Amino acid sequence: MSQPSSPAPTPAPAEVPLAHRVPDLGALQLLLAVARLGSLGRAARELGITQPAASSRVRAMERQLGVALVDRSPRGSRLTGAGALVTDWAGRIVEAAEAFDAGAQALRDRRDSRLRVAASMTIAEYLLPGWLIALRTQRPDTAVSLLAGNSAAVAARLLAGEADLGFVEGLTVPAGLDDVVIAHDRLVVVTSPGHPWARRGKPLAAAELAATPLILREEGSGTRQVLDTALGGLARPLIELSSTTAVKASAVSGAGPAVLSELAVGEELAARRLVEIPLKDVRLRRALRAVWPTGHRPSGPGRDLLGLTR
Amino acid sequence: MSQPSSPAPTPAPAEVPLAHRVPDLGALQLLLAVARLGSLGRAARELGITQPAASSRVRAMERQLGVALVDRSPRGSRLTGAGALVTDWAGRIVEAAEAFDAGAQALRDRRDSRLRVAASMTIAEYLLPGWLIALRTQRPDTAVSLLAGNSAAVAARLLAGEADLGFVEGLTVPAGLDDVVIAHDRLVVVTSPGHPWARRGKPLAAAELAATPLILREEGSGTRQVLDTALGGLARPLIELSSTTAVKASAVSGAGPAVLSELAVGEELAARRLVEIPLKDVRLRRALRAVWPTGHRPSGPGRDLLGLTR
DNA sequence: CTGACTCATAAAGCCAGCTTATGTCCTCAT
DNA sequence: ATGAGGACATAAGCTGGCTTTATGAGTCAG
Repeated sequence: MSQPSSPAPTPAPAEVPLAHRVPDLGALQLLLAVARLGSLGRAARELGITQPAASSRVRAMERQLGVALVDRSPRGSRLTGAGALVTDWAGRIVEAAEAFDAGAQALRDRRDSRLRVAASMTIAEYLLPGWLIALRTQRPDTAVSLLAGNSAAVAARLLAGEADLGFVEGLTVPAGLDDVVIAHDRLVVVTSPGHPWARRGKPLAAAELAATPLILREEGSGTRQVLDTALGGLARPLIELSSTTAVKASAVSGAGPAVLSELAVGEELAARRLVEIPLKDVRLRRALRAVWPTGHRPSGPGRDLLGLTR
Repeated sequence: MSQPSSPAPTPAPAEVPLAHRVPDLGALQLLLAVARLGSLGRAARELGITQPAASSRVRAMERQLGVALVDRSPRGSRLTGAGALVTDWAGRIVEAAEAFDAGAQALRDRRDSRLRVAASMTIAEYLLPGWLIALRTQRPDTAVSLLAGNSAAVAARLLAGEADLGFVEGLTVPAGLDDVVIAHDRLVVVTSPGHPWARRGKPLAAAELAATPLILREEGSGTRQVLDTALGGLARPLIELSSTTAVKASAVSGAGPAVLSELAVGEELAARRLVEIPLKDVRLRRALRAVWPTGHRPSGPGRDLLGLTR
């Protein structure tokens, strides 16, 4: 609050860290299990903890959120109205955590992997984790290893026989590889709604974009290369950050215009936390491709994974 | 492990719970801060912990994931390649947690709220949290309270002066309210890829859908009403569950066909964890509307929120 | 009225993460 | 060259949260 010396009506927003206002993963999963099974005890058993632990954990969660989540009865437990809502929001967190886990598991360098994938950043960030989860439901035994790098690195791995299937996002396909286009991606210029660009009526010219310092991923990233090519020169960095999420956070906080894949900013655009700035004379579109050594179309688990990408 | 007596090659997938394989929110936020600030110490300061705590936490995370995440140097710390990937996956979790927090904060019944919103489930679940985050960046002082219910409940609150702005998803607008359409929503029939329906070539007839037991939200939900109306009778429940997420989980695990909002299943369809079954002679489309008492178009914070919805 | 199910409570133990207090290494400026 | 400052690592001690075990109490069916 901005009043000088009065007891703050809202007790200081970000004073308490997010991690203390949001229940931990275990608690959220427990809530989901209760919603699905209709009983604290059954949910506890599914998660491998005891019933009192589940009971106290749900109670702690209700205290933390200040909302009753489940209606307990001697015949079981059902979600309250607010509980159903909270459970669905919780589901989004758990889904993101499952994607994280699937990705992290593949990152661990496992020599016994049945399927070795090499992928560029955009694909590894936004598409691959979901595929890995799907693949696991189809073929639970398939251990997948993931290596992320630019197009050249992906091609080198494939040609050296160190990867079975690759995904690239470049404008061209490296020599010696067969490919199939699986999706398209577009880079977008975004600012916070407060930025001057957000209110200008006219589309932005490439020259103007090239002349303005931007929030960007570090040199060498795929995004950066596409941008440099399209602008016919090097984009000027205002800040260089080492992850897409960090770039987004800076843009949302109003630090300046950023250039990102549209896959990265869907939510933010929908909620108007970021605004897309239309461009006049550039198209920052690129194909996302699956690739493999010429003539060696993947079989086995690689074929299955390819099938998930269309 | 289902093999009788042989050492499991993969050390039992879900043996260790998800919560122990994914770092907690605090650790993930710390990683994001390191990515943004370029130093463990600065990141620690931002989160209000000491430098050794940050150091040990990142180290613990690297041990847990089995991957090096940051390159430490006497001049600061930068993410490794794998670290950038992990950081972005972490960002998705943190975003979901922020949405959860924004929603949960609004659910807490606060009488001093400057803006009282009443919304139907689909909107409260998928759209509102993002808007609340955006609203908070625009107007940090605005305390919002949320009440979720069906169209009739929303209308009642508005007409009783107990809510300032409503959102409904019905086919009709309750009497006494002005409205504006903010989006559209479509119910889709989905199954796991293994289900027989996933392989049939032809679209499904409404009669066939009506004759098949389905995984559904409980009676009284908006989804359920739309479905019953479209089928010209009551849909048969195979299982009734009290949250959308629980319905999704059941469908993914192959328990049967489910009917859900397309907003709920975007990720699952993209990764082919669920397959949409086309319908022949029904359209399960409905408008999402903002509503307010006739003649009393919201002003102040309500107007701002309305602006976020287009 | 007994057995099977639910959830709640109480007491005791363990583990994770924090802080404080150092130490080491590098870099830059004087 | 040398000292200051920043950045990360290590060690020791404390605290708090979550668990388990062991109960109690309410509801329903046979």
